[in-house]
Amino acid sequence: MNHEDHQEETLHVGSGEFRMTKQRRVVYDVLLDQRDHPTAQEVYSRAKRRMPGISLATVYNCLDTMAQAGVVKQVNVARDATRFCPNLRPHAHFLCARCGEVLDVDLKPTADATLAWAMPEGASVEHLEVAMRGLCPTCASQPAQLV
Amino acid sequence: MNHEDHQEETLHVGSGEFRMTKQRRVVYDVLLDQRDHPTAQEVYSRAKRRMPGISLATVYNCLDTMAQAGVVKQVNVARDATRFCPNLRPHAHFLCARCGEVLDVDLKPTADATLAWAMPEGASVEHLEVAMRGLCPTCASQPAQLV
DNA sequence: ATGAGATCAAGAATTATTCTAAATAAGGAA
DNA sequence: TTCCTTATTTAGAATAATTCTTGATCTCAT
Ligand SMILES: [Mn+2]
Ligand SMILES: [Mn+2]
Ligand SMILES: [Zn+2]
Ligand SMILES: [Zn+2]
Repeated sequence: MNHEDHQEETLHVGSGEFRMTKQRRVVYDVLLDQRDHPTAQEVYSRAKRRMPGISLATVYNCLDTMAQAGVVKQVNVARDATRFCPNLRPHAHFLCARCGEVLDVDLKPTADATLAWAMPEGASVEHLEVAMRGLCPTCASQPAQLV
Repeated sequence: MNHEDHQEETLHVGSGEFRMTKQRRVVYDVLLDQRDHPTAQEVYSRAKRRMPGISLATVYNCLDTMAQAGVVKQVNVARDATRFCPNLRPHAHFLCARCGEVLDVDLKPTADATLAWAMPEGASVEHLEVAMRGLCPTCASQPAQLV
């Protein structure tokens, strides 16, 4: 008794498959628990609280593995460091110029995001990434910049 | 006679203004002459052919100045180096996964690119950047990967 | 011509990310 | 179990894009 359970589940998700190791579990939970689109560095900070020995390289590896497998999404907003997101619905990202928050913006139920664009005839779109910048509802309702 | 004309025009465009110096002229012409969304490094290579003494730092400075002034646009596609584009119309960018070409995709005349998205109530969008990945018309019509 | 401020140039510094190589852990077969 | 093969983790070096620093040079208006 008291033998540790070293059984790891193998997940088959999206395109790839991967083993859900302890480190990957921690990294994934970090993303699930606070959905604010952290960078790899930020994920590393949070992961260390749960697993002090985890390394930054491993965090990068885990994020990359899960991105490959389609379990998390990489989010590129402007030139900043890549952010990560466990929201698998088709969605865009909104960066608030004032408070820095990154919000998910869902695709409307029946909408087609490419419809507004004059796609070249014969092109096939595999992937679409939309980044918006502006003022989030909270900041937009604020009086003015007191700074 | 034979006195060089050192008069520089001051351009007022978009948000800012700036002097059109020799270096900035060269950098801008590079963008106008080949509209393939080159990176800063690529702009530097091309600029050196016209002005051998120009420095990479200056190319970065020029691109930044003109981007600030709104004369050129910075284009972020995936994690690659920033690309630059003198097309001021509202447009998206399409990266061909096969040949690497970056194409402009115009916004349809009356279309609103945010329409497909369920924007949070009260948010104001100042800026929107759309990056698409897929196969360009040429590559899409190709038989199959012979590699 | 002169002085203030803008611009340029060279190289150092920064930062995110990837790579390398060695140690460790996991899963399967015997 | 024990042994073997392979996947994963780790620390640190390497890379690459970009920014910063500093001094030289240029421009424009006196
Ligand atoms: Mn998201
Ligand atoms: Mn363009
Ligand atoms: Zn905000
Ligand atoms: Zn192509």
